[in-house]
Amino acid sequence: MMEYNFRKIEQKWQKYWAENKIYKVEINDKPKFYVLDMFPYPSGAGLHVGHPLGYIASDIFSRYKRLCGFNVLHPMGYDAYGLPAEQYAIQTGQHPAVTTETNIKRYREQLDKIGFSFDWDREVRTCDPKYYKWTQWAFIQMFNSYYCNKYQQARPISELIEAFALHGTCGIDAACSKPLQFTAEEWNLKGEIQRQEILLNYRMAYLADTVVNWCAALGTVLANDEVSEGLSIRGGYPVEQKIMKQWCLRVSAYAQRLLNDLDKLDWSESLKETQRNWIGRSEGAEIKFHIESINTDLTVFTTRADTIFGATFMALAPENEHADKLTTEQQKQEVSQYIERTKRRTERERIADRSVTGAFTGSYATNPVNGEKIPIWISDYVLAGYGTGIIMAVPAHDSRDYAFAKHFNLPVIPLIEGCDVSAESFDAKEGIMINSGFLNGLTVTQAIEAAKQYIENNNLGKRKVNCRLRDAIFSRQRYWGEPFPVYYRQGMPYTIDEHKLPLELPDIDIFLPAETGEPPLGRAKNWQTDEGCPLELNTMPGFAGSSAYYLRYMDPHNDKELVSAEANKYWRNVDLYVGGTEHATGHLIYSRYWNKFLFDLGVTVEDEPFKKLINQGMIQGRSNFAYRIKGTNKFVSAGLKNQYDTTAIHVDVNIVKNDVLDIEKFKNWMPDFNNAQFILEDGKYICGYAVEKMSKSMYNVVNPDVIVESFGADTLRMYEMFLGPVEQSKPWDTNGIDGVHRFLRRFWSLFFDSDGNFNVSDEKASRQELKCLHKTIKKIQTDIENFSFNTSVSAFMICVNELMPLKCNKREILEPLTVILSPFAPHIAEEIWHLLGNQSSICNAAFPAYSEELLAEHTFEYPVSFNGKVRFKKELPLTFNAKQIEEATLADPATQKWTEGKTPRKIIVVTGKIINIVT
RNA sequence: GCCUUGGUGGUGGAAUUGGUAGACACGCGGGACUUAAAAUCCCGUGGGCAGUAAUGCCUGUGCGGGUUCAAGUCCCGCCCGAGGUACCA
Repeated sequence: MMEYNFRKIEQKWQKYWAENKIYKVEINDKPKFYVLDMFPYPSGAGLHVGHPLGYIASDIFSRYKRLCGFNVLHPMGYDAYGLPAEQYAIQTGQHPAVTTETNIKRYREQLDKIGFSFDWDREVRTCDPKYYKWTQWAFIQMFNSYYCNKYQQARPISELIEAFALHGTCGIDAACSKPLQFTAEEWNLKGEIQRQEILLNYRMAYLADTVVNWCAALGTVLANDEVSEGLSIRGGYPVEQKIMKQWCLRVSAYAQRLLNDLDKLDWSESLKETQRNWIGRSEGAEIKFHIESINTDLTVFTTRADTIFGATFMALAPENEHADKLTTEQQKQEVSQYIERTKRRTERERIADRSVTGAFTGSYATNPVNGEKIPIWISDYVLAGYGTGIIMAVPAHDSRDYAFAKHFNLPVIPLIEGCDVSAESFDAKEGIMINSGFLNGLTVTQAIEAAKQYIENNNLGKRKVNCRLRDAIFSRQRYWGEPFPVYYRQGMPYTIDEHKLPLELPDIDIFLPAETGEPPLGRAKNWQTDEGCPLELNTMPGFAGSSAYYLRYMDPHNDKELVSAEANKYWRNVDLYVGGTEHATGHLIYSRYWNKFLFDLGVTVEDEPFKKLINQGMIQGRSNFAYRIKGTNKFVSAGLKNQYDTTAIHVDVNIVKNDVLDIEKFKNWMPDFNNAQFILEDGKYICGYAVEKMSKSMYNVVNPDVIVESFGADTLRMYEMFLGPVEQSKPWDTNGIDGVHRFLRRFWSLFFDSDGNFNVSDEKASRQELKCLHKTIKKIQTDIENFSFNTSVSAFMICVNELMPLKCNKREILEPLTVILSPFAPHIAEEIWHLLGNQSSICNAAFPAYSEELLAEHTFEYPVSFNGKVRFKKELPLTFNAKQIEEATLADPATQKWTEGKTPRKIIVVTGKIINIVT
């Protein structure tokens, strides 16, 4: 019997694929299909067995689509800029470019062993100047654009300049940082610097003083999605709020479109919901409250305009610019102390300690609907960055206002009939209004509308939609990132000439910030334009390079354009995107924004980048434990550990099989255990286990290379799919892998006779064999399309289990079977495909069609007995539904016999058994 | 708190979307081959009861109700887990 020599087979075909560029794609007249994986950041640790999960799934899908006649674009590249390489550089002095290169090489080796169908000629690296030229180019386009709210579109800033010269801000409805008003005369009188300053207020990419998340440990600012609960996502260092001059992208201008277009995407509901929450649209109103003492209006934002009669105080964020002038002489000390105190607190402390604090300014505001005077307070529960940074507080119907009012003894006025506010606020938006003047008697929903109407009619404010989504902070005080194509003249930023791109990242040898406190680029020599203007010292953040990489794959070698119109028109956008859910509020928002911006410019033909998205689950580690009896070097098997006082010790999972410890290997594993003793059960040492994160320190890392070495890439691929649904997170457990490996060996053996000769006959297949094949084709096809790969693998196993006893070696059956297996196990399929006498690669084969007729066909014998349940003499069809049976049985008068005089209305039959007869 | 998901044997997981619950695989038990082991192959395997037996019966998808000839699946009310998110006014 010829052995299934997977090592030889896999090496052979991987070489063949690479040498003949089998997976190279070009534009042709076939329909296109674009399958994309989120490209990896090549970390120093290499790939563990969890990383390729998504790549395997997308590879199966790509190969399948190719068999179905699509021209499939399936590229891969590297997200090569990033913090870890730079941190490593700071510690070792090793240039990040060097470590990145090494890591990429290692990644590539590991990936190549798994047999992917990537077109490596299209590889991109974000740190490659030929690539980041287009990241910089896009930035320049953003700098030179503004967002027109009227057309809901980005437009050239030159339009705005023209308009200013003709009409000033009159008639302009543009997204901006701060509303401005000036006339054409005023504009025309302004100097260059003033004009540039004004334009920054409108540019899509702009420089501004903003409150940023400053991470001192990393020495850089972070975007909102890079921070969680006051700590940096990378490293978990504390983050504080600070005002700094930073480059920002006006992502918020696109909030509404980003929200609306979610509806047309084929993404999971939970992911769309996460994005909706992140965008955080809320409809409400801005209402002006007059402050007599300083003769100004303060504007608050509220979604509950209906509760305005219950506003018993007003509160400002401590950072609010009006805080100072509102504070009376007597209150000055208290207020400034309070503001100082909140300033010192980090974001994290604020989250940890939510006790009610605040200070009274001494001033009063006038409630515009009833003329009441209400005190103005300052409190850190009001956020500077949301709404106007000022709220009208309605303690009766907002729990935070309620807590504040109770603490400082401020009045609580209930506004909804029958609600009890003695112990807590009534936050629900239901009930009938009371104590509310003209709103009395209305329901809350009606009152919200009526109040907004009233406010607008009386010029007390206006309707307003607010979003939580803020502009993206785009500067990083780091070295290992894209340089900004920006220089400064008289302190104002200008972009360099597009034709001079890329602006290459200069070499430096120390990667710490410069002594002057400037970012690392401050150390670069001659970091200036030819005219001697200083260049920007910040670099771009990680998401810059990953925001449009899917476009670059369409036309990766084009040095004239990001992507040619021809390539873009053909490939359009990504049909299937596979990646982790951790990018929900980062990359997946920025990419959508970036794409929409390029769409507005006419660079892309589709306004959404990723049509369908699959989030693959994480593969966790499955750790094993040995139990050492305290104070000894004696280990007790898991089943007996309760009889002793033990400590659990992580054991390397690679020396454990089916939770049975290999004692010899264990003794050699670490010097400490050389003379360890063991208390066994049934002659074995059984380990305990737990599901944890896959990490070196838990000794539960399984390396794909090791699996490929001992079982082969095809087994690895199929086993990863067999483990469970792709979307689901699950622990890796090497134990079950034998089953899949056994399947491949059985499949292999179908093609060989007992003497080990390749033996496939051209005989006609039997009906049974054909049924088995067609059933499998149908199942595999629907499963792949539903991304249900675990059940696909089962279907193959069932098929082989059925064919084995029949000793089926017929080409008519086995050849199509090989084709449908090829997306899953491409190496073995390719080998057999060639053994069958085919010349070109199996990926050029066609996915076989199944015959619905063959599967639907069924023959009946009438029941032999009936007493509640009926059995049929003969085997019934493989699949049919109740409806088919109902029709079939009723069509024959013989069926009426068994119901003793009554005519059956409905006969329900399930896979050969009558379940019920309704008369 | 809110949003999104899940809850099925010893384990990973199936179930044509309302139709024999537990496919397939692991593990376990038994057997064949072998001097032996590995590999391979065959049989059994949710729980319980009855029977020499083929087999039959009861019970069973987190808990409690409901709709239906029929519920893991639909409806109402709970419990638990996972993920996201939050002084967002």
